[in-house]
Amino acid sequence: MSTSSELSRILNTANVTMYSTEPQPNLQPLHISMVNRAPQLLDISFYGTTAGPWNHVNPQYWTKKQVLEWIEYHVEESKFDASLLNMAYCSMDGSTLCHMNREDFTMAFGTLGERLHQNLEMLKAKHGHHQVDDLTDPRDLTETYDLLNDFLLGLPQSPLLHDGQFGGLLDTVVVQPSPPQERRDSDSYNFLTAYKTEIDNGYESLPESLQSSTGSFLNPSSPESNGSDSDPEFLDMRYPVKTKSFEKQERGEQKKRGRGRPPKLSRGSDQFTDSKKSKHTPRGTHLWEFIRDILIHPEQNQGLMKWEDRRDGVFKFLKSEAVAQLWGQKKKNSSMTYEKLSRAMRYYYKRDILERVDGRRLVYKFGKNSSGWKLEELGM
DNA sequence: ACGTATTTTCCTGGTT
DNA sequence: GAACCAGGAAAATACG
Repeated sequence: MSTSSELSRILNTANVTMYSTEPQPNLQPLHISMVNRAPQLLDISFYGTTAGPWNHVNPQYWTKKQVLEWIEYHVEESKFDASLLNMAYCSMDGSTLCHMNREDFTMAFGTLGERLHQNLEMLKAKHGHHQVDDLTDPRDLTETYDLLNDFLLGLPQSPLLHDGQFGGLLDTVVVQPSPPQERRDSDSYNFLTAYKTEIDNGYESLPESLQSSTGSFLNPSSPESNGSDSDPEFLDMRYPVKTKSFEKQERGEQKKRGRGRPPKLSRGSDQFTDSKKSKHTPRGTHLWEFIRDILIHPEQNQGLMKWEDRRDGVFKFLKSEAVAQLWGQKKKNSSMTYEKLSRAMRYYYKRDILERVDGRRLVYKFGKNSSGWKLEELGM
């Protein structure tokens, strides 16, 4: 009990610190509650004494969470006194970590530094440590990875989690009908507000018409279709912060929109988005890269997509609408659908970023102008 | 300010 | 009939 719980406490604190660095006063309770909701992900007990998923990922691509898990693992293994850890050094991502030399490690982690350094070097070698510059911006990769992580963390606790069963988790997930444009200005966590397990909300009996053809992931209705009612109660009991953006929703009025992307809503209306935006999206966050990043994190994508032919770059959408929602979240566009996402995918054929795969639904193939997905490129 | 690249949105029509 | 697929058209947005 002692070491593990102490560690969990410390690392939990680190998590809270880590995710509340953004000036988002209204959102802080949300972040904290998220961490509290799924602490198992960071608990030693969750992984036992074996290495976590980070073990299978090139350290260069580790998220902050994975770095933390990695440190946690070594603290436990070496019976290092966790209270000596300087948490300031526990919130870097893999890319930053990989730029540290031996001295940096000793400075940052004291006597644990040597061990961490050695292990990291070993892992780098194991994963054929590439200069990521020849792939894409690692920040995008970790960003997508984080998105997937948040996707999981955002799921309310369910017995499945306690059983340590991640597989099939998404099968219990419900997407609420797509909200109207007003939500465009909401923060990046709005995706999470759209999810809830059946177990949690008793939504087992939603109309079958909403079922995706490929699984039990429920479709959000398209913006035009005015799908079945969302339940405002369930939306907000967990994320009260979101209430504002949702309460304005008036279903029922179905006005036709013009072609093209709708104009952005009032610039100054959302300080959070704006401040975030000012950094502006780094290059490389293209759709195909986003898709690729989901695919190369199979341990994290939880059945959203899968490789049909890993070597040839043939892949398939398993939860098409879920991926679209995730893409929408990334682009701060809550009305993204697979229909629209797939249109963008089809534009890639012309540019040889994707190749056509005839006759197979939801199946695509990376083309010669895509990169970063091949095993060799990933040092595997 | 303008042009380009990359979506996003909408739509019609075809296929599974 | 629902879910996809194909692409044209037009508009939005980021970026140089």
